[in-house]
Amino acid sequence: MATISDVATLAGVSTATVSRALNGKATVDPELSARVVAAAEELGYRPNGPARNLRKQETAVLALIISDVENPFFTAIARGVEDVAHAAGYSLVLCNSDDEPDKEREYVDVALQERVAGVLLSPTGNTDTTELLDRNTTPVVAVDRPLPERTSDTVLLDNRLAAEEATLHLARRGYRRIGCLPGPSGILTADERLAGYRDGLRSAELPGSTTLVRRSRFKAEGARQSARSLLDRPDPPDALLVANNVMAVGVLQTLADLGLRPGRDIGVVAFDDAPWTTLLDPPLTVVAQPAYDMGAVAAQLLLDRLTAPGEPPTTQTLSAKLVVRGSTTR
Amino acid sequence: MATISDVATLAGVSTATVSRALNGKATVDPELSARVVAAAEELGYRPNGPARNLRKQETAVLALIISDVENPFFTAIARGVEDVAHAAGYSLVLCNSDDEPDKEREYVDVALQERVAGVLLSPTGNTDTTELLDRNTTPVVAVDRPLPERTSDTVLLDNRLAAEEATLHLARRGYRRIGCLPGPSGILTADERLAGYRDGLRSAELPGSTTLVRRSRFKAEGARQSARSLLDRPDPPDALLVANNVMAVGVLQTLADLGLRPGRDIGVVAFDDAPWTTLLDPPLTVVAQPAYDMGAVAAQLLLDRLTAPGEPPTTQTLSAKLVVRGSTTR
DNA sequence: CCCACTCGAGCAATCGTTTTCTCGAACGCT
DNA sequence: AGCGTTCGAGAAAACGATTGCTCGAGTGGG
Repeated sequence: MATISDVATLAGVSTATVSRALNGKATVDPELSARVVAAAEELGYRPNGPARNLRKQETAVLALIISDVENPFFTAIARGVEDVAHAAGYSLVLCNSDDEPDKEREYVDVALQERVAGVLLSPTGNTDTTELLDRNTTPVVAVDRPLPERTSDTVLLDNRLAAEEATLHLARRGYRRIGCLPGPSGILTADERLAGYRDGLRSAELPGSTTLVRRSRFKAEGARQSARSLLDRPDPPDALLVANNVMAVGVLQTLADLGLRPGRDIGVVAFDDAPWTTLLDPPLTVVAQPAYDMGAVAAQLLLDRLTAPGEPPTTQTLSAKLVVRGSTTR
Repeated sequence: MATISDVATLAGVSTATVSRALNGKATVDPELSARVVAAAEELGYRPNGPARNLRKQETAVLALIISDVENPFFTAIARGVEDVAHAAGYSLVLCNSDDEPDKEREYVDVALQERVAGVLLSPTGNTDTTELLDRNTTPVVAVDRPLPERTSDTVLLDNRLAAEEATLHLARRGYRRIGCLPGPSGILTADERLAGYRDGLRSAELPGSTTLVRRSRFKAEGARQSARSLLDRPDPPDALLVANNVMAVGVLQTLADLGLRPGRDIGVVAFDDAPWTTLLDPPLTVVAQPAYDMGAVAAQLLLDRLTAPGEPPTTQTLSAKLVVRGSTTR
């Protein structure tokens, strides 16, 4: 592959002039500049990124580390991040941690090594990762979940309030034994949703008990098992609050298996407004998270930090919106 | 951030020794090696990726450029690619082209500049892109769609056969006026699905006509309009073959709006076995593409090419599976 | 006892850019 | 005409790693 000196030779100038001409930097004689451009074109010259990055000590790349590429919530975040990053001239590297702390750590490590300009992270809570980030000056923005020590910019959703609203909504619709599948313990979003659920029960003056709560990973399979175990009880719940759309698939499959119709037989609210939720009969009542906006805001926060380091970290908390549909109507 | 010479100074050795010790290369005195490791640990040293890449003239990064991160089909491909790449010690960069030729070209450009080890691409058909790739020696694997000139390794699906089978299935179930929403013209997968649809009509001895075909982008909105325009005809179709799961959402919404029940009122087959397709009532008959496998195979092909360049390019064609469910049962 | 060989570690070159510094020429002003 | 200033382009020094080459010390054999 052609290098800058090949171009320089062909154009009959020095490499410095090539660099300046191609980057439109200082004033270069138009004629020379034209020769350089022609030579670069002829050779199909692409600047060597690593060399440039090494010299400039900076890259125009952001890394986004999310826990599940197959979850529409996270891909929507990714899209929000990408649109903002792209508009600012940054490329986006998307990494999939699968919610595995080791994989997360590994990807953070790669990102730091490659000297990306900044990292957007939806943390698993791995302390190794935070330690790694603490030792470095690369700017980080936490999305959806905070870093254990709140030292970075953070974009969150008010999960607790959202869960409370959803629970209250179920109570107002007359459901009395409301169950909850909040996701794995230790993950803040899950814990907050559980807390909000309890708030909701309290506000509705319903008895709070732990027997109607089942924790599992944020996966369909875990949700299937949880739902099954709740519904097999002698006193099964008459409504379910489900913590994300992937789990919702598992829950709804289980309900279908058991012949339970959402709404009439059992109230269902799930987090995330996936496109297919309106296709169900009855359509699914959801807590719509502004995922795209979360990504866009996070990216903007990161870009701001790149241009103005040293500012104190901020936390932005966005709100979810309850979208009432048929699955909470008897 | 600490450099290799900081480590060398602290350990009291040369940078060469540090490099060798940390990379486990030549035989290094165990005691020195221990000192180096300790020094590196103490300083939190991470090798500078750009510098290393520049010197080694290679990176352990693959780029995957897909046209829609929000389409489960592509994210499943991404997961397949990632699993294989990760196991081989490569990181994966995911880029989203949105099916926009310019964005695709731009991302290919970035990938080439950053000197990634290889590129996996689901091409939009942009000739600029192919020209760019032709001028370079970076290995490329095309996934889902071929590059215009079949010079690269390629992983495809037998779209034509799959579409024919789906069409035949509809015909056997007694649907007589089968419509088709194959996606945009110019994209090979779309064109092949259309061809397969026509094959199917022919095999079923049904009249082929262009009046029951509507082309649109691979988006829900386009599909909504197409479906509406077909169904508003005086002689509407009694079945629809839809080219992907995103479009299927649009079609199913339109059917619901019009009060048409899949299966009974109108047969529906869609490409892609998204998780939610079983939740519908009736559940959706789909053409299940082995997306994960396509990704895994593509990644393997790319890795093979990296280790053994010069082999003639191969094309692997995988098969889809028709999964019959309620939406094609009257 | 000396020579040759091995082994391990450092020196220095190298990768391909960007950017500072230097220098020569040209121009304008007094 | 001479001097100072400006302007543009080249020479060369980084950036931080890897690696071929060199060299010194130690060892074993003749």
